[in-house]
Formats: sequence, structure tokens, C-alpha cells
Amino acid sequence: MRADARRNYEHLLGVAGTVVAEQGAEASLRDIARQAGVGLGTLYRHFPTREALLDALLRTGFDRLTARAAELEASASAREALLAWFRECVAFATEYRGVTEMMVAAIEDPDSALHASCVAMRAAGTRLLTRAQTEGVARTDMDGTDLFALVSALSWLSDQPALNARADRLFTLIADAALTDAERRPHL
Amino acid sequence: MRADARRNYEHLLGVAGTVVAEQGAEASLRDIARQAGVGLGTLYRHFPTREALLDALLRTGFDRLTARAAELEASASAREALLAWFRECVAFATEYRGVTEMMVAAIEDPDSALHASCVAMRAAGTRLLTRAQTEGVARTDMDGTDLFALVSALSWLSDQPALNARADRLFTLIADAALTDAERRPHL
DNA sequence: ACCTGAACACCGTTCAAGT
DNA sequence: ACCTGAACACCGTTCAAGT
Repeated sequence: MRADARRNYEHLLGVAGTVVAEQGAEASLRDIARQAGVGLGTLYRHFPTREALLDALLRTGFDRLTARAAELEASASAREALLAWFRECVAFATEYRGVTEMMVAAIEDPDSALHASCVAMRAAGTRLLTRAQTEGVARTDMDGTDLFALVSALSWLSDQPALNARADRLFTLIADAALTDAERRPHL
Repeated sequence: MRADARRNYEHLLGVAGTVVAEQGAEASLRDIARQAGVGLGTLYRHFPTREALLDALLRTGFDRLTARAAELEASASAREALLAWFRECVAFATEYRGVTEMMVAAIEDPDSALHASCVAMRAAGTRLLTRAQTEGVARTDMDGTDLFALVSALSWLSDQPALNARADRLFTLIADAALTDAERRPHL
């Protein structure tokens, strides 16, 4: 990559970070190019789709969360690990408004630039869930995709100004429901 | 209202129903006017905002749900009433894609045409919840807005093609969590 | 190799001109 | 009274022309 191209790439990414943080995942690409002082075609050259741009913006975070799952698997109890990871996922998805919806769409669309990261994250969560299930602290009638769905629903909820204040309480309610196994943990 | 105006109004509403069912709440208003064979200004004359159009489209359903809550209050046990109403709300919100998000936005915005219907629906749900709480079959650490948030989250989830298959199971999981009170119904 | 911006086909919204 | 559609300011996306 030529030096000027690299410079444009980095700068676009920086500006995109600010703009998307302000306006959400549906922010105007034209606006991003404009604020970066770059032609619209240059943005499209570096990021052929909106997903490609968001992928570049979010991949680090996704990878961090995937790594974090492995870390928690080693350092915390099955219950605490799942709970902490769940919470961190919601917190991350809430950083950029509208990202949850794109994540959910991407996980079923192999052509999306976000597909791989989403699938990796779901797999990481599935490992934590499976461990918790084996140890009898999580419901056995759900799988990784159910967990992904719950994380998504709570992230979406946190993104809605009218519901945001309830997100914490409802997180607890739902996490409790998932972590209490179907037999209501009779062995406790 | 003049006869031709009334005709346009009805026809627009009919076409809007079809188009919104197909394309969701963000459907192109221009497209609706076009398919109705009417000038764009005519659509704006009858429905000054998108919310006004959606309100006209959904009000019947909202009112039906509000009435349904009263009906269930008289005919079913507190537990069954809340459960059935919860389920019917989710089913309704899923009829038109994207309606949930607008509902949630409208409940906090007194200027939205949808505001009144949403507030009435939440109040109806609150009555069912309160009764269930009084009878000891629902958690006492939540209120009508929490219920509204849970209904919304599940509606949103049902609207996502990637998660739709999980909606039923997760409905049960969440409803169970809300209906089992904080002390895990020790009196059962 | 890379960048630019005009061009195209769409939006939502407003409003002067018509009947 | 009511309707129409052009006009305006925006999109996303593509691509010929420039350096």
C-alpha cells in the first residue's frame, strides 16, 4: 500500500470512529468522507461496503471479547465467567448504536465482512455456556445461538433511550433465568 | 371531509398496509403514494408524518390489545392473563417489521402520533402485572415499563431473521423469569 | 496506484400552481 | 378544499477522468 493510501485509510478509520460513535452504524458515508477531507470514491476504495468499514472499526473489540472468553474460562468459575462475559458483550455492543442489528444480520450472511468475527464470538460464548451446563449452573435447554440472541436483545434494549434505564435490572433477570438451570438448581 | 379526499385517505391506508407489511415501518412514502396512484403531497396532507400514517395503521390493533387486557383480567387467572397478553403483544408487534423500534421511541415522545396508544398499552399491561404481583405470581421488583421493555425486546428478537427461530423458547425463558417471583414462588 | 467528484437513481419534505 | 408534481437538500453507489 502506498504511503498516501495508508494515510487516508488510517484517517478515514479515525473519523469513522468518531462519526459512528455519534450517529450510529447508519451514519452517512458521505459525511465521513467529507469530515476526513477525502473524496467519496476514496472511502469506497478502502471500504467497499459499510460492513467492511464497521468490520475494520469493530474487529479489535470482537477479538478482544473472544480472547476474553478464553481468559475467563481459565480464571473464573463457570457461573462467574459466563455472567461477566455476557455483561461485557452487552457493554461492547452498546458502544456504537445500531451495531447489534448489523451483527445479528451478519451472523447469517457469509458474504458480510462482519460474518467471521460474529461467528467467532458466538463460538467463544458457546464454550462458556457449555462449561456452565456441564457443571450444572446453566440451563441445558439452550445453546450458543440462544445466548447470542439474549446478548443481542439486551444490547438492543440498552440502545433504546426509553428503555436504557431498565437494561441493568433486566440483564439480571435474564441472566438469572439462564444461569438457573431448568430444575431450579435443586442441588444448592 | 370531501368525498374524493375520503376516498384517497382510505385508499392510501390500504396501500400503506400492504407496503408496510412487505417493507417494514421504514417503507418509502413516495412508493406508497405512487402505488396508491396519488400525488406525494396528498399523502402528506392526510398523514403529516410517518408516525401519523403508522398510527392510523396500528391504532385498531393497539386498542384491541388494550381491550384484550381488560378481558383477560376478567376471564383468566392472573398468571395466565399476563402470559397470554405478553404473547399476543409480541405477535402483534411482529406483524409489521420495525414497528417495535417506533413504539419504543414514541412512548417517550409526547409529540409522536403513536404516543397515546403506546402509553395506553403500557398502562393495560401494568394493570395485569400489578394483579399478578398482588397474587404473588409475578416478581415484585419490576414495573409496567420493565414489562414493556421485555415485550419490546422479544418483539425485536422475533423480527430478526437470524433469531426468529429462537423467539418462542426465549419467550418462555423470560416469561418464566418474570412470572416466578423473586423468592422463586416458595408457596408452590 | 491511487484519488476525485460528477452522475445516477433514489430518499423525505415543502410549497406554488392548478382544479 | 383538495390535489399535483416540481424543487430542494439529502442519500448510496459507480465510474470516467485526472495525477
